[in-house]
Amino acid sequence: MAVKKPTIKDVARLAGVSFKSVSRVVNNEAWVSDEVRTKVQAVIEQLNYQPNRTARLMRTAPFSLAFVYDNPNSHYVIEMQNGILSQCREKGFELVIHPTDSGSDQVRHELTSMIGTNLVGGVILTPPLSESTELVQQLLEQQAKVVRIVSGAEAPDELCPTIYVDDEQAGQEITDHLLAQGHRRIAFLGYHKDHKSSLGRYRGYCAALKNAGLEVQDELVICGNFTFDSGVEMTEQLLQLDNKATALFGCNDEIAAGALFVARKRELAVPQDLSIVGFENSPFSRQTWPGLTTVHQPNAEIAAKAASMLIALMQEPDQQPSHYGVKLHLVLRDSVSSII
Amino acid sequence: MAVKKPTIKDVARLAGVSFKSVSRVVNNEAWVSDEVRTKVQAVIEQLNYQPNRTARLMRTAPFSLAFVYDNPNSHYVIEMQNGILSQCREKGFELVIHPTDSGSDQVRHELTSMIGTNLVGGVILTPPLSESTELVQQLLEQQAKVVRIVSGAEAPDELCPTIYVDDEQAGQEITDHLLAQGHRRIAFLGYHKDHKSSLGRYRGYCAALKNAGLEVQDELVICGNFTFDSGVEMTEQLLQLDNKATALFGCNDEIAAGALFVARKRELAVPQDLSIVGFENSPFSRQTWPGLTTVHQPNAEIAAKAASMLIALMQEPDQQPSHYGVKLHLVLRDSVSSII
DNA sequence: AAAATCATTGTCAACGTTGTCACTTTTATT
DNA sequence: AATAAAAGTGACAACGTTGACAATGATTTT
Repeated sequence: MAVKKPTIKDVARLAGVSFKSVSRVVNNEAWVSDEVRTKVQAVIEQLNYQPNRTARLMRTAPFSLAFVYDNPNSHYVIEMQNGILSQCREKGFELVIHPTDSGSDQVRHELTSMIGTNLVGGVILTPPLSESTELVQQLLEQQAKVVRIVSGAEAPDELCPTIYVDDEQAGQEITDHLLAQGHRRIAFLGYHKDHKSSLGRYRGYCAALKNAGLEVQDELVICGNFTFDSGVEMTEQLLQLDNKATALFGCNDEIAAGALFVARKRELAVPQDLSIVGFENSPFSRQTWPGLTTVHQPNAEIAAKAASMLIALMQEPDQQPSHYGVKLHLVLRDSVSSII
Repeated sequence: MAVKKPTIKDVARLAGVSFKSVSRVVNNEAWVSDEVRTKVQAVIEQLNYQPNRTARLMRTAPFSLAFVYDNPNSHYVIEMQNGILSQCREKGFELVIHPTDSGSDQVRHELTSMIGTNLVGGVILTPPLSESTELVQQLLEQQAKVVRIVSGAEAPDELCPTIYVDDEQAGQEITDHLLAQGHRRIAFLGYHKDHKSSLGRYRGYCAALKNAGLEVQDELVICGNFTFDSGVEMTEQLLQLDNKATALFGCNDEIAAGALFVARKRELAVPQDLSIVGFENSPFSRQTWPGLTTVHQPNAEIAAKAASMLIALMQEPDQQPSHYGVKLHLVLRDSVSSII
């Protein structure tokens, strides 16, 4: 018990070779005779030797990456994490997770510290952090590898590889769907001026209305956050209106869940009395009754793509930033009724 | 651009002192004159020097811990993670996350590799991994610090600090609640012989029935997993019975969510036609209508406690294992009706 | 005034690995 | 058979930090 971990030198001693030869075997380098190789491998087996990755780090590039996010409670995080982890596992990387409060000034410090400190070699940034050109630049200056995920029809600049998600197009599509079902008074819940995804979806909403020859009604656009509680609040507010909306576009599924909750509480039938759509295709949207019509946001795939880009970058540092656009698609379920 | 990161020696050179003095300042050691201290601090500021934690690791104990879990999709993970992170942040530790498939033989290898490799100094184990005495022992032999979270009325042994959660008592309490409302045919959904939490809750269920002078009806105990889909399936199965149950105890909230879904789909009113209770008090249970009566499982607190125990152990290795029991409490909402 | 103590600073050897380069042995080429 | 190239091996210096201990100078005690 409390045995000291064997080092490369212990192996060398037992195998009767120099510790450099052991290093060669461990790293599968050329110029090792079969004789030495098998002998060393036997001793490694025997001692259950495992190279100290920390010590290795002193000579090689980091093998960990950080996932930085700002909305610690959402299911989004789980899906992203799983996507990233799938790649990490495959490529032998480790994942360090790092929630932040993007409001605080500390973020910058924490991040640069993870990098400056050689703990992780790269970072995956999600909104809203990913939107700060300044932060990205600062990280790049520290020689961090960065991949960011943003909302938009294309990458905002050439700073680093970027995955952009076209919220606008999807927002338009789902609004079109409501319009096609005959809805004319469609509310938009979860407008938030500082939230790029929200804005994108809102722009899509506006575009769809405009194409249909309708005007955006200010009273139907309600500000709030991407949370259940905010969804509840906004729906209550919406239901105050004299001229009721027939359909409601929740900026994400949590907001839609809040809307569903209020509807149920007030004994409004969904979708007969009120149609509801969400955005994200979170597990929730499928587990409620009626199932929520929503937009599928393939978080795990996005995250896996980001991770694989980042790992490639860490292994092959001189790549040009290559971007990747994600198109989103509707998922039709049962929370929308057609009105003639 | 592509500036090399400043090292302790760069600071020393600029400050005109030995690099050891810089080390002293950085680590807040005694025996440093104010003069040197301020001078060094100025240079540190100027160069934006940050000690290379990786290099530090060669001389000091690891400052990262691993969270190991087996159910990557559940909300449980998020809550646990947040709890752990709250402590990590406070104490300056990093969190590496490590989902596993406890079925596979790889787990052991992956874990011992994280430890043997000096990457993390400690591990938080959750069920079912935490139940393997063999695994715990193996990790301890590698000089890992381990804290485990298990289901039970007390710690199973003295191997390592343990947090035990009394599922049985809570299972009994919530069944008592159903009995008190007049229910006599109460189904138990999610029995799983290999799942300690499930078994604990089941034992509580049985105890409550027995105390009330009732027998456990085999047809009312349905096997399945802790997932929504399984909940749906089990509920469908339950509803086949001629002699209907009036109440349903879902072994966790996801199962209960599945039950709610089926009820809604079949236009059974909850709670009038069927009372449903869950277990865990996940966000979902509060966001559905009617709100789900359930047992509050304070995952974030449990995780924070585990993390703080683990960190203490890593910093002060010679502690005796100290255990910590968690009592669970009912959360009454609106998914249970009383029948006379 | 010498000795002893205290406060401050520096030197150097770890830590466990990989990279560089020099050396020896074998094999291929002339 | 002599020479050149290739294959295999090892010595030693990094990497950036901390810890042990020695050296210095200032202050106090005898």
